[in-house]
Formats: sequence, C-alpha cells, structure tokens
Amino acid sequence: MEDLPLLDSPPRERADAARNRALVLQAAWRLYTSGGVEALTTDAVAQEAGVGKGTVYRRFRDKSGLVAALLDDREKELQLAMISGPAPLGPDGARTERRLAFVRAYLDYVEAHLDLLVASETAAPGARYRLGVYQFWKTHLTLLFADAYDPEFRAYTVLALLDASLIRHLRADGWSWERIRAGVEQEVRW
Amino acid sequence: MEDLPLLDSPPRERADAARNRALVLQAAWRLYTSGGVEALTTDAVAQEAGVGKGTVYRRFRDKSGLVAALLDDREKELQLAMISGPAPLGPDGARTERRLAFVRAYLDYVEAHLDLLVASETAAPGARYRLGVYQFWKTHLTLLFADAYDPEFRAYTVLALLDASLIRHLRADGWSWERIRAGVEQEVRW
DNA sequence: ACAATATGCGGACCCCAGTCCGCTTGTCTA
DNA sequence: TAGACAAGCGGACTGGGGTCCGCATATTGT
Repeated sequence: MEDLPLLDSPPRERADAARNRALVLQAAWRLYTSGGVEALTTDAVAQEAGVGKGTVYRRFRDKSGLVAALLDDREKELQLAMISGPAPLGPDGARTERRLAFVRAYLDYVEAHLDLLVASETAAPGARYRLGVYQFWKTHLTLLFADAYDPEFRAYTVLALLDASLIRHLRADGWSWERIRAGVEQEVRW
Repeated sequence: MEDLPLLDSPPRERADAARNRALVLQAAWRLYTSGGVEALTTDAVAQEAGVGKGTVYRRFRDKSGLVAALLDDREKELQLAMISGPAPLGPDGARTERRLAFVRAYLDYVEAHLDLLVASETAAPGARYRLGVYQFWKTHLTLLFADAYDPEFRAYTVLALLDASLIRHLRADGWSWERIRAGVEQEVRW
C-alpha cells in the first residue's frame, strides 16, 4: 500500500529560500518605485537582490509570477473582502450588488496598479490565465452569475473587460475612468 | 505657398522592396505550413527568404505585422462581405442579425487560424490594438450597436471575447466551439 | 546617359526572458 | 555531532525580438 497523506501540504520552504524570496521582493519593489516597470528586468532584480538569476526563477517561476507576487498583498485584501467582508462586496449582499461592488473595487485596484498588472499579464503569452488569482476571480464571478445562462462564460466576459492591456489601451485612447467604469457596470447589472 | 497634395497617397513602393515583401511572405508561409508557428522566427524567415533581417522589419514593422500580413487575404474576404456582401452579414441585414452573422463568421475565422492569430496578437504587448484590422472591426461593431448605451464600449466587449488568447485558453480548458459560440452570440443578441 | 537623392538592404549587435548544471548548504535522522 | 540527501544556488549560456548604420541601388530630373 502506498503512503498517501490526504492533503500533502507543500514541504516547508528552506530558511535560505525564504530569505531570498524576501530579498528579491524588496529589490523588485525598490527598482519598481525608482524606475517603473522599465527597470524591472530579471537581471536587474537578481543583481539588486544580490542573488543569482536562477534563484529568482526558482522562487517565482517566471516574470509574471514575480510581478504577481508584488501585487499579492493588495490583491489579498480584495479577496478577503469578497470572501468574508461586509456587504455589498461580502457574502451577505445580493448577487447583483456584489457584482457591481466587485467591478468597482477591482477597477480601483486596476487604476492604482495599471502598469504592474499589464506587466504581470503580458510577461508570457497566456500568463494571465495561469495566475492563481485569475482562477479565484473566475470562480467567484461564476457564483455571482449563478442565474445566468452560462455563468462561467459570463465570468469570463467580465474578466475580459477587466484585462489590464485592454484598459490601458482605452486609457491611452482618451477614455475616462468614469466611462470605463460605466461600461463594465452595465455588463454586470441586471 | 506650400505644394500640398490634398491626399498624399504614400509614395509607391520601390520595385525591389515589393519583390522582397513577396519573398518574405512566401518564405513565412512555407515555414508556417511545414513547422507551425514555432518555426516562424524572424531570423528563420529572413534566411528562408534570402534577405536580411532588417528587411523583414522594414517591410512589416514587427512580428505581429508580419503574421497579420499572412492572415490578410482571409481577413479581407470577411471585411468585404461585411461592407458589401449579401445579408445577413452585408449592409442590407438588420443590425442584430448582422451582429450575429459577424460573430459566427469571425469565430469560423478564428477556428481556422487560431495559432496565427495568437501569434499576431501577442507578439508585442498591446499589439492587437495597433493592428489596422482591429480598428476596422471596432468601427463596424460600433455602428452595429448604434442603439446601445455606449456603442463603442459594446464593440470593445465583443472584441474582448473574440481575443485569440482567451479563446485558446478556453479551448485548452476543454470548451467546445459550440459553447464558446453560444456565449458570444448571447452577448450580441437583442 | 548621368547625377543626385531618397529608399532600401544586410547582418552584426543589443537586450531580455528563461534554462541548465555543477557546486553548496540547510535539514532531518541516527 | 555526523553523515546523507534533498533543496537551493549562481551565473554562463541560449534563443528570439528588435535596432542601427554604413553601403547599395532604384527612381527622378536634366
């Protein structure tokens, strides 16, 4: 008989590994705040952190993973608010209200971190869909569209509108945040 | 007084330039049919065409331009059908019908050329929106949504759903073309 | 025919993401 | 405390997109 743990938690990270993860994140953040996304090359991050490039990749898999990690804290707040926060975002609200609250909150988040989001979504082709957080939003939107014809497809529709590249394009094209917001809300209403 | 032509047509392409454009396109097509998108590196294309790499870039601006040029003929057919073809796609149809006909036709097109479309849309960040053809579809969809609250935004919504990367992700996730089709049609109905 | 000039050409070069692999070091067990 | 071994480490290396610039040639006016 095999010896399968029912839930095998991933083996704890070694101490040096954890230290390096922190070093890399701090270095990346420093580079980003001083030079913008332009400055966020993997070589530069590794050098600034004083570690080898391989270490960066071992800890964060690829560049989108690294950038996503930079955004993680902020994103966690939003996720938490949705799972267990107060209405209208949290689980006590009505579905339509929760959908509206979600897109508003998410657009605020996009507004605050547009360039990092673009970087994390376009680092590799299809990177966006691989991000764990994408699954999270998809699942929750699917639930909030439970009444629709194909709830999962509706979830994808909304996420497609919240794509950072698209929004950056609209912004560059002169669209106001208000107009974008109104459009997305429309999609989610009813 | 300046000597301004009212509409300055772009100066005609030099003979050698035109020849090279054709050589490059043929070479690219050959590589693609024999080795798939994998084989479409700009170095390989240049070598196969017997021209320098600079020439490829001069003629097609960047890789997404080159790939878009490969798709151009097929895309032109669709465009033509929309501008001057018979109903339901052509200008004589009712708007809702035309929208439905458009998304059906476009999805057929995507189905036939998914990998090339992904390549052309993801070659550079934001490449998709820069493609001339994107403007074309956006303009026409905007007209077909003339009754909506923000027609242009609706156009963007539909195009976001027709994004090749998204569709490839759905396909890889096990979605049938039927299901995708139904979802997009729903978005366009009414 | 012949300059004069703009357009085009080639390919060496740069940058950056991501891989590979021989060496090091933390951790676990006895 | 020591030995065994997985995990981690660094940085040279690869592959591909895109740029640059000195040289070549098609085109146009005389």
